[in-house]
Amino acid sequence: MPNESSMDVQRFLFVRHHLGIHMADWHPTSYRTHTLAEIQLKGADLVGQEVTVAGFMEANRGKGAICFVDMRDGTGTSQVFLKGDIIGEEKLDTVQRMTRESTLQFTGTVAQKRPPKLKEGETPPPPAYEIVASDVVVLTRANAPLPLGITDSVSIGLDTRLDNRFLDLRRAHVNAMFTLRSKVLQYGREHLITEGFKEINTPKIIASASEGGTNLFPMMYFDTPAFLSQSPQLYKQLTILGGMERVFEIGPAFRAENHDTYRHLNEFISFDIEAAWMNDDDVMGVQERMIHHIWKTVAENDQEHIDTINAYRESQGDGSITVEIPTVPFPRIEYCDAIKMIQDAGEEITWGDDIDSSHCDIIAAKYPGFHFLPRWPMEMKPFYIHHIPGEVGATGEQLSRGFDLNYGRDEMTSGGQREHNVEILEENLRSKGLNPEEFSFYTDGFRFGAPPHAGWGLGVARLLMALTGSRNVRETVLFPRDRHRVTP
RNA sequence: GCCCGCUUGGUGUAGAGGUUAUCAUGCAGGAUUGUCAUUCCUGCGACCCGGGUUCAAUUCCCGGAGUGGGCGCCA
Repeated sequence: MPNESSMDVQRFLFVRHHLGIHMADWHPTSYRTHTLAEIQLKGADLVGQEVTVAGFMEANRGKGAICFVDMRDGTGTSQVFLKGDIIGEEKLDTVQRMTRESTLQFTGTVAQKRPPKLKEGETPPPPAYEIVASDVVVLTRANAPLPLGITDSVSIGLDTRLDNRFLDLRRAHVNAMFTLRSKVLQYGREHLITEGFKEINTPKIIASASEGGTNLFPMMYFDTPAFLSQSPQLYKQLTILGGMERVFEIGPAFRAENHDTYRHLNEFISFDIEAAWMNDDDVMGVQERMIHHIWKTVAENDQEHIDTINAYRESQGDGSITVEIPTVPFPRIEYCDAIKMIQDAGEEITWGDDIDSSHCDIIAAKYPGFHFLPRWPMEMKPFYIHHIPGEVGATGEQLSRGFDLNYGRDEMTSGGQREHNVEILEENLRSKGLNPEEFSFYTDGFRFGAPPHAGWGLGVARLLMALTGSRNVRETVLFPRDRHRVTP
């Protein structure tokens, strides 16, 4: 049963949500004079004024002489009140028979809603506004039944949701998720630009396997065999060799890996940077400052979206999430220390082994938030990663200037200082079993003066998971591409 | 790719070798109501596919497909 306090919370969230609307200019359009959010936000000034609104019909109540319609558009919700002697019996009947999620356009006058009947001791909610309809236009009628209910209390399987993402997106908490995704990208861009980075775009159709190690999707480029890009890595380095100084790219990467987990997709958006005259420590600094800025700005500006997600989480019995702004600098646990920590926990691991998920749990127990894992063995890192001769680990093996960023058990980032000496680069290629001649488009760029440089690639969806507490990466991607799904 | 689980109305679920297959949500119709998670009444709607065991399979067995979780691989 609902309790009154939860209704107060709803009311509060509703008003909070609309405060955020100040940020955008919602100019009138051919289909509406006002957004539904404006009806609530500016309701006091609009009382008595005629307005036209448009939206999805979330619900209608009342089969008699009056009818209440809950309308929703991209900005918020408002109630429309219909009375037979105002709008006419025919139109009243049309609306009363209308299916959920049909799109309707209402014209009417704004009025203050009658306050709900209060039980003893309850505080009245802030005033809310509605539209007393004088006319209605049915824009489109929705089929019934819906493949999934927008406001239904039953939970819905992820597969059903993704098959019908266009409807799933209409649910408030899903919409909030992708609003936050947009904000995260915006704040990330903002921060990098303040540090002098320029946004670039690199090709996603490439001629040769770029990094090795991962499987690429083959394709035909007219008559030439080609691949979908697994990473912008080599191209963003070429822009640094070209004197671009500091660059970033937010773009897709494709991996033909048969993985099937909560955190992998075969197409994902990678947030990449590359910067001249920096080493691995320098770009770790860029990253932690950027993430700090994102978290801080979300906490300051976007709490209403977090609240929307929490309202849903609570309805599902999940705990609420909070945006905890991470302190800078993030902890750094060098590979050698991580191995020791895992061994001390009683796990079988030797120097040179990869740190797998169960091992990450051990580290995450001590470092639950963001933490860097620098100084991996050179053998485990790609050919383009820089190493300093003589910088060796516990068993005397060469260390690299490559690092990871983890959030809890999950890897967010892979990065490092790059090798800028072409002779070493070609030697690295050969030692990885790759043919330097196939990489001449890349290595040639290093023959005419090359700045030392470093960079990283960050999985945007995984960052969203960390922010929103999602337990599946598919929650944070509009139309995820995994091993079993290519549509919609 | 490996291991484990699951598959029942549109959606999410309960359940049993044999009776009319449970509940919620939804949908349709009706009554009531300036409602606000409205309420009430009536009705509608389902056992993943193929094979096997059995008098009888939606239930048990085998296979397939789909799906969820864990792992590997990676970001």
